[in-house]
Amino acid sequence: MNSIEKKCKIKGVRLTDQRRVIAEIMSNATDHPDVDELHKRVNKIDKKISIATVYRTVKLFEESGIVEKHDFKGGKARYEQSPDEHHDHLIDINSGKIIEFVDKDIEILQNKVAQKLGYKLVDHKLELYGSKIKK
Amino acid sequence: MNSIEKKCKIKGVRLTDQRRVIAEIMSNATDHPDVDELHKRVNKIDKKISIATVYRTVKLFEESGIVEKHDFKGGKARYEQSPDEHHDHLIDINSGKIIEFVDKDIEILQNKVAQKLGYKLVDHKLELYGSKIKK
DNA sequence: ATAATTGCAAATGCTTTGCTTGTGA
DNA sequence: TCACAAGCAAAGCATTTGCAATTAT
Repeated sequence: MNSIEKKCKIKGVRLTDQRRVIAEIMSNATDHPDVDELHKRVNKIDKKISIATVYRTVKLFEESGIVEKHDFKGGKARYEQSPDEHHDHLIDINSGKIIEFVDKDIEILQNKVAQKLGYKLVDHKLELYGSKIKK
Repeated sequence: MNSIEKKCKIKGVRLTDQRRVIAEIMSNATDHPDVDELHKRVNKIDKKISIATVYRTVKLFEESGIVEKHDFKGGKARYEQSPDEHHDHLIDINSGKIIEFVDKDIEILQNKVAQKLGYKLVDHKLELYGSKIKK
């Protein structure tokens, strides 16, 4: 059983054949696919799963905290399994490649800024856009 | 003449009656209105300006670097006049209120992160979502 | 059994665009 | 003058939803 399926069990999310396939694909993904891409991958296992179901499932997983949705530049939402440890993203503006990174110092500063403004930080989005430095 | 009109002159962006009205509204806005909201405000001055023109103008201004587009949570793009000094945003998750802030230390760290990953930082997006701390 | 889920197609909401008429420099 | 802009309605895209049929527990 894949990791997302396990989380579904824990969270009490009902599993269906379709959801199991989507969970499998997303558990194994090492990138940040959009719904179209997920649908394509899912269809390699089961041709009958509709894109509406992928949309519904991905939303369900997100609302259950099982996957994370990202709205990077480009219009379509992209998904990844919720990581154990939070990370942010650097997007290569030339290739579109996404690199994950963690920076505790930035996180600390974000909290400080929020606090200074009289707010409790609930969530944040940090995206860096860059171009590769050639050596 | 309002500040956006001035920038248009400098950048060689042709001015029309409609663009002048939109420039006026955006120059005076202290918030981050979406296209619908801009259209409403614009229509108070000139009822005949279509929403298509607002979309086209806002896009033109953005491409000219005169205004900035933000894709905060909520689906619709929101705009503000490009500030002299860059700032990021904290969004009150309860009221939707947007607070602007500047944090040079975070900016420095962002550059460092990018550099460490072999990238030159070209752009970034930092949004904090928080709830007000009651005293 | 029966409440939830699926597939399909139609509907949605934001944004863009083709086309004809109008207009700024 | 004449390339460019505006208005309108239609088209586009990503995403959501109503409904009838199917399925999980």
